[in-house]
Amino acid sequence: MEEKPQRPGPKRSLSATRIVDAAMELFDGESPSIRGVAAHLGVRPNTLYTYLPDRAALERALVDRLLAEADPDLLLGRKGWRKRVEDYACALRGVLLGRRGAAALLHTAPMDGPTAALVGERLLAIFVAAGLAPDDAARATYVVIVHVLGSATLTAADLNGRGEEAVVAERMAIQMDAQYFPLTAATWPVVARWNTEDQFRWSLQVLLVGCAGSA
Amino acid sequence: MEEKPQRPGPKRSLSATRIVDAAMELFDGESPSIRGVAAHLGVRPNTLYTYLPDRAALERALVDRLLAEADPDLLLGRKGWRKRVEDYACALRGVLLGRRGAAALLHTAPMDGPTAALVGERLLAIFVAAGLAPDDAARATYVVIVHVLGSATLTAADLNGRGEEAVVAERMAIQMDAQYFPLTAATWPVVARWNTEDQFRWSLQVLLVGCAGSA
DNA sequence: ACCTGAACACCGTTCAAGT
DNA sequence: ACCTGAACACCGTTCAAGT
Repeated sequence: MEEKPQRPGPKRSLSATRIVDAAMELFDGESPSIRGVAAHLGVRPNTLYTYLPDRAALERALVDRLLAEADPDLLLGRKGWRKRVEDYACALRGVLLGRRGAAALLHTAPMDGPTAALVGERLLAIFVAAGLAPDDAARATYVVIVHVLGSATLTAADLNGRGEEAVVAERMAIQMDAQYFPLTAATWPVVARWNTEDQFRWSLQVLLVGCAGSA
Repeated sequence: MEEKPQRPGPKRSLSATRIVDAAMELFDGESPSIRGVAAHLGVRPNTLYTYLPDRAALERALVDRLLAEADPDLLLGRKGWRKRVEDYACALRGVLLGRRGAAALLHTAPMDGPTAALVGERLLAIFVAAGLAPDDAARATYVVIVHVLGSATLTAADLNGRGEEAVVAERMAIQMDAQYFPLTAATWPVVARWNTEDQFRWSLQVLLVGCAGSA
């Protein structure tokens, strides 16, 4: 587990990048703690303050890593524009659900990193190419971002580390009172699947159609 | 600040309700802590465990209170269906932005309380009355919920206790590099207003149109 | 320049004890 | 039945000190 140090130097050679690397492996439901990351690196907690001003800085770096890991290049290429948005959105959803606590992190701090800017610009370009006026493209971009992050966070809270089908099964077992909640009871097979990937894709289609209709 | 005790009895007469009451006044950026609520009630932290199993239970109770405070009756009445959805959505947004840390809380635990069920049922009824098939109404309901919670949480993180216009002004001062991010730079007056109520209303309209189009 | 020891002011939670 | 004291295992962060 220990890398061979490249140069003799001090015991370990730390850096902000290596700290964020370590933190990326420590999602377990909470976002990685300063003390947890330090322990993982075999170092005292306060050591990290040589490289990071505070915990918020660590979290902002993690947000950017997560956005990048979903591969913003999926927004490029010559597939249809809806398909490209859907591909990146699903990839990001996958990344956020794959690391417990990651989704909540995206809602914690403003996304002002370089990858966020890149993703925003590419979504804008897609909507402009699709025929939206630039200002409407900007608004549409926000709608997509909100939906992806919002649904990923709700879904992550619901999954809580379990598999999608386990959660659906659990929800299907719930009996809604058909007297007080007739429609909820009647549509329960759909409601029980709210936090699934097919609902996610359905929502995205609706969003994109709605946005395109504003052209 | 101290209420006169109604009956002599013990020093204070606590209850889950009174604990949640107290917690509702303690939103300050984090969701209220067990220790903070106990201090506010003039009691030791572990006292609360007589009434609540754990912190998660406190948070679930708070979620339900917040949903109720936005007044689900706004979803009833004889206004147009889009208007009713928009009214409740804006009211909920207001409640969540009015208490710092409230928005993030809604994303923390699954919303399984009575008010959540009531809001869900009424949204379903609205979409069915608007002509959607029940299953599509269920999916549309989820789209609306995700959007309201998602945008409120992003906005709350951005506001961080400040006023809407202060944030817009701050963002307007940012200079995006027009070479790398031409569309972002060109639409900055809109992007800077992403977390405002007018963007919120625009998004909702797009959503509802998209959902209605799926009828 | 880089890391640590010790401390401070916090958390949620448990358990045995008091009244 | 209701509340507390004391403790446990955690947090983020600061600051003076060591190498």
